[in-house]
Amino acid sequence: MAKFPPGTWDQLRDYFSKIAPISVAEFEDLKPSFSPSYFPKNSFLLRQGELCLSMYFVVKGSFRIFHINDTGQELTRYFAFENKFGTNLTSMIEGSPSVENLQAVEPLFVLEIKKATFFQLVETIPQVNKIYRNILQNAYITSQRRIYDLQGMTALDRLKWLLEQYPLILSRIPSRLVASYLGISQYTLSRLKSEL
Amino acid sequence: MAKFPPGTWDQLRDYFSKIAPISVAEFEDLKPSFSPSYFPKNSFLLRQGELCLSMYFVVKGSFRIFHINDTGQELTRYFAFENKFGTNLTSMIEGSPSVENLQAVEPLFVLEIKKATFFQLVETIPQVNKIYRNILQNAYITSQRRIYDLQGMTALDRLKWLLEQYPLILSRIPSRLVASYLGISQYTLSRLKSEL
DNA sequence: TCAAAGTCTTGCTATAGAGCAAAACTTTCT
DNA sequence: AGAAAGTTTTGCTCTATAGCAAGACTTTGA
Repeated sequence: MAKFPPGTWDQLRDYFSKIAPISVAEFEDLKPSFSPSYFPKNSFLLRQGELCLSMYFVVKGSFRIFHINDTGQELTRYFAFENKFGTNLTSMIEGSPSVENLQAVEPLFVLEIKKATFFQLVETIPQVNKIYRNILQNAYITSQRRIYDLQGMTALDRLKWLLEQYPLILSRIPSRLVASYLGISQYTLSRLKSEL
Repeated sequence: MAKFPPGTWDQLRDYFSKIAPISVAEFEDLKPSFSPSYFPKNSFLLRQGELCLSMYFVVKGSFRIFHINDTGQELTRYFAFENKFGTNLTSMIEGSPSVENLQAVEPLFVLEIKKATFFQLVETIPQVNKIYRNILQNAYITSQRRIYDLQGMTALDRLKWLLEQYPLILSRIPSRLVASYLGISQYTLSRLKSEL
């Protein structure tokens, strides 16, 4: 079942190249820190309350990061597609229990790196330090944008914005989850889609 | 006018101590990179559309970071009080025009460091690298928390949350701005305050 | 110290969007 | 292939909150 895609390591290599170029030899040294794993659709990489001990690089498929609040409502804040790193950074940084779940939305192939290994590489390998800084910066910029976009926009404007910014989300993710990403109800989203 | 508070440098030194301890001599080397400046209440440190070229360390007073959207509505996302760094990180990182304004809410004394100087120190001085990483991490964690707190919480819950998490905001910041921080109208906020 | 500007409160009205329930449609599994 | 499970759509109702306007209160500065 679930054969691991060829070219997996090339994807990771390309990711590095774009941010912190790395020699073939250096990359070979890094490889053993990552292990390929597969998660079936809907399975969980991490559950609310657990400690987040790994980062994941998406090779194929997608997963989402979401939170369930006290009223039982799901709030999704991120969809990770191919060639993106994703994890619960907060739990990893603070070593605190995760308030978020990571769940495969599509059948998911990832490269996993343990938190301890990762932070060790951050301290010892300049390229990884740079990668980490880049991840933090992007995570920050993305969530910043999200705050402004969620606040003070009507439901319809949010949908239009999503269509422009992240069309992948609309094409690959079930509506119910898209709604929980936009912070609107599935009913409203359904109605709005007919108005463009 | 506006005499600069004594102990200013101690505040910065203390900030470093907590995150990346630094020797007296090293700190002396760093000092010239920071310049004290004063902003009267309501004056702007940065306006939407400009490039963000500095970081600010608050010595006394407070400033806010906010955005004006197309419908003219103000959205505040951060209040910086004493002993916090604040800036438009996104504009600084990307070198892109700021979509945010920085404005003194109270009479404001800051230590200012130029972007170029700062990033140079990040690359050359390990302690500053660590400070930057810490700033990024905290900025990220804070905005993460904010996303969940804004989404799917009623106006009353938001107010209660603010009271718990950031009582300083309620005691030092005018209601109109608090409302723009919580993403609710000033009218609703006013009504809600009477219900506790 | 008092007028002017700014801020906060409160009554009223209007509305976007929530949420239930049932029907239509789609996917999954055996 | 067909039953069961899951998802999306749609009608209907209800509520939280926006936003105006007018009055009370507070701050500012000459």
